[in-house]
Amino acid sequence: MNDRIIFHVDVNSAFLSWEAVNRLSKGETLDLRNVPSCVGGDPNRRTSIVSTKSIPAKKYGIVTGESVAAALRKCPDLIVVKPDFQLYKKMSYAFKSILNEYTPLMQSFSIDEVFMDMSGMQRIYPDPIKLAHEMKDRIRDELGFTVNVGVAKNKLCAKMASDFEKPDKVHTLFPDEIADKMWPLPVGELFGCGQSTAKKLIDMNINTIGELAKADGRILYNTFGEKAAHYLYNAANGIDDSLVVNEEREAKSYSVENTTEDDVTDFDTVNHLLLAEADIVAGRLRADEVKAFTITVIYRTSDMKRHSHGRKMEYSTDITSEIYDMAVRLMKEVWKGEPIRLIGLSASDIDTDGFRQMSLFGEEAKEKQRNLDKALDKIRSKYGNNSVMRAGIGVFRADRRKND
DNA sequence: CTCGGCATCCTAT
DNA sequence: CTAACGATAGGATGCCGAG
Repeated sequence: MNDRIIFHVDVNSAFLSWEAVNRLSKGETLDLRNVPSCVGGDPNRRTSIVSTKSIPAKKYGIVTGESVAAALRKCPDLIVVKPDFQLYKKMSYAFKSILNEYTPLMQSFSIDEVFMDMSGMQRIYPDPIKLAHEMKDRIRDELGFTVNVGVAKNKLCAKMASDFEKPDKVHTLFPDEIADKMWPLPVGELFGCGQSTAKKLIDMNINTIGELAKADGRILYNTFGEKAAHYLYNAANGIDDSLVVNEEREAKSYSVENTTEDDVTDFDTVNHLLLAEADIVAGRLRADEVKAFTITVIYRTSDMKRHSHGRKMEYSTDITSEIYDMAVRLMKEVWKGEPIRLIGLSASDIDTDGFRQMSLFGEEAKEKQRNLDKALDKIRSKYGNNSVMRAGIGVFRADRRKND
């Protein structure tokens, strides 16, 4: 356990790098990485945000997560490209395939991040650091984008190390380097220490990871509770026993949210959105051959507060109309018509057995299809064919920059 | 007292 | 004019009521 060697590989500015590579391969001469640019939502939508930015864009003070409109104010020449998840999936697969040649024990942590367990490979690869360089150079030369590699004895330290100086770098974070390389960092840089925890720690005059590593355990316990206190203390000391696991876990929930361009106050619009969302969620349940017992509606009022209301049903379902009906009922129970800017729908309490059981009843499948068709017809007749398409384009962050 | 259900909070990409 | 800004998911926690 103590002799493990773990790599964490992280694509530098993933979405933007991938867009740049794709455009160059199509004969474009402009490399998006060399000009102010970003991947973001539709600039005409007030709600779209910057997902990934180029280094020149960063020099204008553009930060990940800010609105595209604000970014354009800072830099009117900013090139904003829409996310293309099909492309990202291909790029992700390509770089993970290369890494997979070096070890079978790999864990996809996200679309652009991978943990690799390189323990016990000294015979094949005597020098892990040299190997890390080789992998990163291969990806750069064969695929055209750069990655950072963190090399350490556990996942946490490997992850922290890959976040050090970028791009195109290999960093180590071995036990004897923790004090020098990790302890001087602000607490908020520690993986698992988000905004809320960081604020509380700073209020306690714990400002760096090193100070957290030496903090009084009882005080941490009182503020954060057992689990979090334990995690924070261990993490700050570079202790992490979690394993690199390559099985894909089954999803525990399926959810969709839509932020609306304008605040919504009427049930018609809400119902329309809920129906589209129910169809998406139900479709994903069916695609995975599972059903859900619990349906929850989520809405965000114009003061940015999130509210939720859910209920566990007697039976699990994957039928659009059933999910829709429950969602409408739930919404009616809590929403009094205050202006809302987001409406979401979540299916949880997943029943992996329900689908199999269903095949025992011959009628069930037909009934399901009928209900589904009914629901689809309902939208199409009322709002036109396009209304069944996904509303809005989701943009999630490929990179996390807490500190810029 | 414990457990299930529910709402909210926190963190991550 | 105090904050501003998305989508999706997992885990923790606190409360409440039932057994």
